[in-house]
Amino acid sequence: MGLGYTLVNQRVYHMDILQVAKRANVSTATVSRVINGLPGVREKTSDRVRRAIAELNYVPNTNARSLRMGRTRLFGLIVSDINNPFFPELIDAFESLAAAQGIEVIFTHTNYDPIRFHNCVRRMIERNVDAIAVMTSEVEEEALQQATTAGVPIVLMNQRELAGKYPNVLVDYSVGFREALVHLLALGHSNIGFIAGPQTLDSARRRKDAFKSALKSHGLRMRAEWTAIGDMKVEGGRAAMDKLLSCNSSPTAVVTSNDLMAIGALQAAHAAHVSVPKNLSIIGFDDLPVASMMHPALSTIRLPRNLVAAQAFACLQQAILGGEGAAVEPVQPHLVIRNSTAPPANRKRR
Amino acid sequence: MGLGYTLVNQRVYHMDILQVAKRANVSTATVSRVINGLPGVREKTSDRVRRAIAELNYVPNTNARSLRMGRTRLFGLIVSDINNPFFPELIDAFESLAAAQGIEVIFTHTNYDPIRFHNCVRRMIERNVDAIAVMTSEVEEEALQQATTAGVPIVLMNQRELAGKYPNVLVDYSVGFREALVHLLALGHSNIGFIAGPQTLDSARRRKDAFKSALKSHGLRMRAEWTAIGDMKVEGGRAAMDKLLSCNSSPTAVVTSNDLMAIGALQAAHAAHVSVPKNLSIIGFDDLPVASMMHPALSTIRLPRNLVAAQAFACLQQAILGGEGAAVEPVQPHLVIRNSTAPPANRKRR
DNA sequence: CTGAAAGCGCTTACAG
DNA sequence: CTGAAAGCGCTTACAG
Repeated sequence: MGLGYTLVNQRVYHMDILQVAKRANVSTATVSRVINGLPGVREKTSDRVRRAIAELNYVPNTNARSLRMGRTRLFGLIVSDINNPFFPELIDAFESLAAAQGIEVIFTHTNYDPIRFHNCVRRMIERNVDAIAVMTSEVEEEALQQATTAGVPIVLMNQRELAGKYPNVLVDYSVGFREALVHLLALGHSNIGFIAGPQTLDSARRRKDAFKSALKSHGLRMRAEWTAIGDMKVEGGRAAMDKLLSCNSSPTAVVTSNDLMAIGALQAAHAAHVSVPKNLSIIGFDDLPVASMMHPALSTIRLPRNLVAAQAFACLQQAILGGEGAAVEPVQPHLVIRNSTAPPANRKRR
Repeated sequence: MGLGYTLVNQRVYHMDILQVAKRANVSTATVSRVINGLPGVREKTSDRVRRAIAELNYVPNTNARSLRMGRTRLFGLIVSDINNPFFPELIDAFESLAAAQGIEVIFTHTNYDPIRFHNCVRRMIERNVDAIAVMTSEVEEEALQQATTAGVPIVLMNQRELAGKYPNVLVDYSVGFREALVHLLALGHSNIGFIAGPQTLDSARRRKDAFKSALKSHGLRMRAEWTAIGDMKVEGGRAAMDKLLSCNSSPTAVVTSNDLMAIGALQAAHAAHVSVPKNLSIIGFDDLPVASMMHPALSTIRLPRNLVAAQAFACLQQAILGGEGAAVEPVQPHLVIRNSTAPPANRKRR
């Protein structure tokens, strides 16, 4: 026996709600009611419909439904870079929340490219998503405006400058960096360095400010020779740490703006035969999955990405129901202590 | 001035192809032709239409188009676990290829759960995806059958047993493991261990077989005391390495079935004060992004996930056009040499 | 409790 | 080169 169809793209058999209706001897309206669990269908009738659906292996056509209802149950999720290990956990959490509500997620990434960002937003509008979560580090306001014009609710991540205009899952850095400082002080460190990110980036600036405030509240201050700037990647962390190590009285502990730079710092220490944590303590930020795989396992300030996802999702849900986007609680990172921090060695102290 | 709308969910203004047609003084058919770049529209007319589109900020409704055309330009992508660092690069590559063709990707993950797998497939069928890439380690044949019944082309990853029934991006492990062995032999190793994955997993079994064949082709054989089995995660790699280290004549080099276990092996070596690569060489498999972050940077057999994605995507494209799924070239991993391999130390050799 | 019919916003033969 | 009209597969007032 052959396959029964040789013509390409030819629909041999077409299953739709009408076929089901015929088989169950009812109208399409009734089939629709049964599918959607609407009340007011006699038990016996709905049984018959369900049987017909099962026998015919019928699956509703979501396009038709969406067209009719004006809602797609589709959310857009835009991230900057899926290869950045910051994002998978966020995507995971968001997708799981959506799936639990029967909502599908269209996923795109901008690769930090403003043009791609515009495209992403436009593609999502064309697909009639019900809402968009923009979980990128940078944002194009014009593109957001497009979504708003099209009536698509949006939520942003940590875009302080736009907090007035768009709902926004903000991160409150103060507690996390304070915890990191307290931990180091308790261990006996007083020479504490900081590896910052590019100060053109709002989030990098805010992390540095948070650490500065923490120092200040303990009567300490940031010292230029113990501060370095990196590119938020491994390589930049390594270079920054090299700089701090070459200082004539180098710090005994270093806090970094993210884990990738902490990993770079770790590599620089290894290369310079500075033992971590014996001769140098390091604290990262983010708590990427890699953090616990490093040797030594990295102490770090955990930014709870599942919470970010949950806030974003809840915010969008409410925007769809209630019109205006809801206010959202800022997310608070906390210190996770592992093995990259220890009391300072008894050596060259000032 | 107020916002102009206070009623929730009330469409103040509805933009569709008819509005554009009116504004440009043409029929909807002509607007459609212009949008889709169809020939046979006078320059002057299409200019007018384009202007109207721009002025009205019109965006076509993809649901309506899909319903009419019977194609959604939507692909499904199912992976097992986005938190597994194996996947981001694969997802990235797949999504980029799709975006270049104006195809959107709906993304779901099964979390290794057969029930969720069924759900994922069903959700994609309901969304009328044009094709599905099933990039999971395990697969439910019944669910695949559903897709086939619904006329949705599918491609699988490395499911050798189903290679006859479904198009399949296979991995040919032989070359990679042979390269790893040759590298270690050239360094002077002869006591070479292997950390395998659970032998219930087809891919784990095949990796072990590939290494065994490599040994055999060099007149060597696998020795039980130098072979351990782990769970494909960091923890399992650590336990397996502990076992190998406690052997009375432990191997001077170890090849593992994946990078996560190699990282575990590295941790075990650190804990036992065995220096890598000085006293122990380690080679992983996969080349995850973490591999190069480790200290020492991990030598590993790279499985090119961008190629897997490309093959899968091409296969689906062809299935949509040409009916039957196309044959696909197996993907070949290759050795990447970093710093976790070195000549064996001059000590207890047999 | 059930059905006939309109309409969601497109595309595409068909006619001119 | 352009338009009138049918139809994709649903849902939902409306009527009975």
